[in-house]
Amino acid sequence: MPELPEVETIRLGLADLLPGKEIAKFSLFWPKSLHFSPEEAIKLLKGSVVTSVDRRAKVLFISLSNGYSLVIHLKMTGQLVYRSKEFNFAAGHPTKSLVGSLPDNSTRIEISFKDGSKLFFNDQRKFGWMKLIKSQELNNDLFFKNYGPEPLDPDITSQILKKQLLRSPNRSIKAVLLDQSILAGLGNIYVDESLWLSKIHPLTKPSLLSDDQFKKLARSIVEVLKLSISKGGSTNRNYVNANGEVGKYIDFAKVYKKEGLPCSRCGTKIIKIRVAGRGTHICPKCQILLVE
DNA sequence: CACTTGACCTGTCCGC
DNA sequence: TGCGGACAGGTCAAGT
Repeated sequence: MPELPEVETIRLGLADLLPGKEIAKFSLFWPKSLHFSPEEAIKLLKGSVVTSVDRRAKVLFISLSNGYSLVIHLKMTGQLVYRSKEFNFAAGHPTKSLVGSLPDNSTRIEISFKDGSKLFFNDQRKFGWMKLIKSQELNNDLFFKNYGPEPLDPDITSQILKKQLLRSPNRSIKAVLLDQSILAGLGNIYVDESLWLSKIHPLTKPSLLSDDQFKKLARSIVEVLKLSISKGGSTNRNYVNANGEVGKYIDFAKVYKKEGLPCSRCGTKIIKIRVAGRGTHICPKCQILLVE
């Protein structure tokens, strides 16, 4: 799914569009996508007004005037697409969009607002979910108690990153970076990109990394995430932002999906291997595996 | 206990 | 063209 930059791009879009809007109707096309009682949800949502749109890790939450928040995880193929009343729902979308007329056959939930606009929750693979949580629980951080720090929090120094990563000193660094309880928000694309930028092999054990490498890794993660947010995220297959538009980061990726192409640093061919059960892209020359 | 693998789903791509 | 298998942005529970 969308990783941190994609979820953040969607959040930025929705934060511009939704606050102040009153929910008029809630339609559930695939009940399993709602991890909450449908009857309760309809009762709670009707007439409530959106107050803010926030993100923690890869989780979005739309806060409402009734003291509840809509909490959304897009997993692998989730989309949140907004359409104004002026937009003809059946006409399809202008160019550079992957989304046509809505709802379509991947639409699981549709939220209609009083002003005639709509928010569509699409999810081809049906792994994503939406639920209602009392906003107080989110503010207390109860809901997020098992999540690690936000990588873009300016207070996260390389010392803190080191301490977090050394909680699993013997797993592969890739598996540890993917672990949301260690650091929240990275996924397969940005772990590969960050490790290439910091010249660390994904199978390296955190216990073998030098302080210099932790520093380089900390800087690389921030650089990669910020670049991707500035490009509107990565559209690998079906990710789109809140307006249904694709992201452009994939054109700037150095290793992800670049197998067979030359490394931009040393010219060696990028290869694809398997680490932590995931397709993993590396430069076999730049990223040297440290062993004890 | 720490760590890895399968399951959840649908769609696409690639080789035979 | 058709079919089988591998694979895809994530995260759990169930295995070793």
